[in-house]
Amino acid sequence: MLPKAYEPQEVEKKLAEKWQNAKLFAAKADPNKKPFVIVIPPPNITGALHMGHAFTNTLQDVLIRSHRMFGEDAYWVPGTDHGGIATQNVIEKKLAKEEHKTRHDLGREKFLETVWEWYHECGNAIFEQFRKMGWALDLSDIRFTMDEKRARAVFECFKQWWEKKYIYRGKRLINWCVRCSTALSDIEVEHLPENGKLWHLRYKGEDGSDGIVIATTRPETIYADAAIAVNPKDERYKNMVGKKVIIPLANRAIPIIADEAVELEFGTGALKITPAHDATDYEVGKRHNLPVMTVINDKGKMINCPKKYNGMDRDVCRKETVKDLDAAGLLVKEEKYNHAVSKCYRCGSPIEPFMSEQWFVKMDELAKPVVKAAETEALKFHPDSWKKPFLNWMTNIQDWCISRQIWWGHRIPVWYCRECSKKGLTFATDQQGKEQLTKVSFEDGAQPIVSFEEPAECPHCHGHDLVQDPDVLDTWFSSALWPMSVFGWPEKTPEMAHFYPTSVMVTGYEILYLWVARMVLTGLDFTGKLPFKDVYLNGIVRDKSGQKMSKSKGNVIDPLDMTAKYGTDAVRFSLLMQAVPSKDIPYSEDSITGARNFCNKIYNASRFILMNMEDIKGPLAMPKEAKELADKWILDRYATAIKTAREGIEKYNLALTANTLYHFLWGDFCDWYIELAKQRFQTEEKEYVMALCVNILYNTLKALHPLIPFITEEIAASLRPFVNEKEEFLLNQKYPEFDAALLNADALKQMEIVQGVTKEIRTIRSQFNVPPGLKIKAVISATDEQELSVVNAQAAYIQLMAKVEQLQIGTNLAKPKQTATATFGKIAIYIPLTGLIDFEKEKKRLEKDIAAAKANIASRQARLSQENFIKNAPQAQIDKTKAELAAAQTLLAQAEAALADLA
RNA sequence: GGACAGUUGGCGCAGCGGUAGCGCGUCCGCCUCACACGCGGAAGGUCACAGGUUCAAAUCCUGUACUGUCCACCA
Repeated sequence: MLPKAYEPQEVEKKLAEKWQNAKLFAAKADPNKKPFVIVIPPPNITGALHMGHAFTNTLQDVLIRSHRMFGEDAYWVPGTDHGGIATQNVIEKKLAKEEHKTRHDLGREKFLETVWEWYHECGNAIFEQFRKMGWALDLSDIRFTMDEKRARAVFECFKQWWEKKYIYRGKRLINWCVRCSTALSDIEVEHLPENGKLWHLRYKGEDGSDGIVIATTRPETIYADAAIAVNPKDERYKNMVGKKVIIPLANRAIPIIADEAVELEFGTGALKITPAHDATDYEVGKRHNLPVMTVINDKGKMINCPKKYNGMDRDVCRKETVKDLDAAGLLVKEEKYNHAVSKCYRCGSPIEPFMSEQWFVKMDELAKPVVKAAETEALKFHPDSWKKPFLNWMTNIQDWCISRQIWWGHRIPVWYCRECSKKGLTFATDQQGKEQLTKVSFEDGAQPIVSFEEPAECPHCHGHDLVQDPDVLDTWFSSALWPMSVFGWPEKTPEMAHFYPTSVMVTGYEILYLWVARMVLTGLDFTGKLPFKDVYLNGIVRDKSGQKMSKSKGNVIDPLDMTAKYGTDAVRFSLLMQAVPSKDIPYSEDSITGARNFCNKIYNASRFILMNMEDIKGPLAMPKEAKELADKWILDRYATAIKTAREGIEKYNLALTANTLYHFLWGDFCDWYIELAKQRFQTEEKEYVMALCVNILYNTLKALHPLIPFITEEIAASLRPFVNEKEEFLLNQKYPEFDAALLNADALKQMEIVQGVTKEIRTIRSQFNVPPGLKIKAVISATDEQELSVVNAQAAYIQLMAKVEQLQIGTNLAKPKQTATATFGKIAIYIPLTGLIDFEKEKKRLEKDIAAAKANIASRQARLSQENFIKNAPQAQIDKTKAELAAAQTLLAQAEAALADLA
């Protein structure tokens, strides 16, 4: 005998291995089939996968498995991302913790070796998780954004964009992360609210006057001030424009200028202009030809400022400056100020606007076709509410800073001749005593040679002393090429020809600009084709109270813990039940129990059917005919469920698919059909009923397989002999087709009556505490001919489901004494319960019925008496309202009679 | 400052023109020979607020409030 409860662990382990060994998920590239392709958003190799990965990948897995079962050439391309800064940070932390070393202690080469070792370790852990989750990824064919083929793609893109002059070198104010010691692109900066302070500082006049008071959040940058700006319309300062004031503590004179960028209302209306350390100020400075002075270096230390502060940390200097200003009587006011501060998206430390020469990609030309694709909806978002923000971002796009001053990543494929570029190259000796190129300046004469490998010689002087640019590319540069590079682009591979463009991109909305936008851009630029036509944006998995999960908050749920405890299918299904496009999902361990219970329900229903198959030989085909009401009804419900399940998949509404199948299997199939079928197991109809049961169950398992692959595969294996299926894996079988011929509105209506009457009787049983084992009598009096005939014909169902021993059915039957009364439609139900009835309770019940009926009658009558309703509403609506009125009137009459009888 | 989304029973959500559904929780009764990870039943909602369109509005429109997200150079 099988155990009572489903135990997923063994089953999942076995099947996960079996699927991989059978190469079930490998690329087929079948030219006769329509391809359905998803490239996985490659997880960073920064550690174990979290709930967000579990969610987005499960969605993709469902789509892939479904389309495979729809008969398409479905292929899900697996891979991981080297994750630039994020990964380098992880390794640096690890080094610090385990060996108390920095990356400089190791040197560039040794450090990179360490990261590669980590990649193999961490990568394997990730693939193991892929396998455990049952994701249909071929683990013997993994791509990595830093492997040889992907590196070729990166180079090709760089070269082409260089030749088209999209890639250029420029000196400008960029976002600098002091902690990660690298430049960042604009979208890698987060603007987070912070409880800061606003300091009002006095700049005395050069002529000894009181001068002007400015407001700033960054007093440590006063040493780099180039001017004070006021709005030209500002009457307060009109006559001060052109005069000079003295920077406090620095004792340097700067002019007061007028510029539109200054807000009249903010602070004092006077703004200090610090071109080197603020983006707005930089623009103002350019307009007024102001000098650019840098007082904070790339390490976040003060430079070029009064001696006292030189070498200080920028935040220490801030405190000291404020203290000294206060002492000098130049600190006018200090107020609390809540504002947004720019932070590094990888480490959270404050971003420093920093003057620096970097590599950029010019975006305006590249963006144009992307905008067009989104506007014409050749590129479609799900949900489409993302179209507008996407277009807004694309049309306001800034040039993309692609160089990073870190070690881990694709090295910029540019070389310099030490002779010809001499003046533009700065070298330093690292801790290993090796000379390293640390800084490249095109302004000072560095001449680039774009090449994948070290060029044999300098094209200018034929010298052989060449060095590579020290920077690496933004990690998103290689990600941007992912939908092409996974298929071997720029090579003209068969995979590229067959699988590109892909079908849908499934990912979180938080990387829509960082990643999705750039994939579309590269795809259109290099292939002229969109890399995918659909973008399905999934939500974020949050904790129970809607907070983002994070280690520091301690509210992280580890998917592997959950799968170990409840089974992978349960975890998957719990996520899918809430999978509405773009919607964040609150998640906790409680979310899983319902899904786990469902899996158990499937298991037990199957176990029950298998038990009853023991004396049946051989396969049973799906019966061609429905014999009785229950059969007609369940086939209708089944057909509808399959139709809706498919629609859910096609419309990316997997919550719809999950919920539909859940309720069909549990609510309809188990609670009603199997319960009704039980009595037929003792008759010669058994084989017929079992044929229906086993085929409906098997097909429902198929429909569920994309969502919960393990349990369905396991049970299907036991059922297979009975449904004459030879194929071993559900994935290779056909998804059930919707069959409109199975629809049966009449059966649906009849069954509704059976269920309604049954429920009324059950309620009475429950309310009067009739013991479950006690069979009762019931009198059913129906006035409507149709209803009467249904009750007459299906009396056996009602007797079975409501546990009624004697059922008396007729028209206008008198209410027996001492009964409980209920009404369904126009059907009166009397349950004689001599000795069991609690009169007070029954009175209350009836009074409640009466009140409800009265309210119903009033509202329907009101509506029917409206001339406009009769005139304008469709006939069906009028008929329906009339029927509802009649039913309510019947209920009222019956309840009132019963109440009178009670007294 | 701009844009978008949400506001439905205790909690989490679905519904998106014909007077409310689901899961969890709560309460009551059941170890009914597949399942107590179960079965049956009950309680619980003026669908944020105010206008409007319509015969009819949770559902469409406008505005308000609150919540959240994204974008944006008010120091």
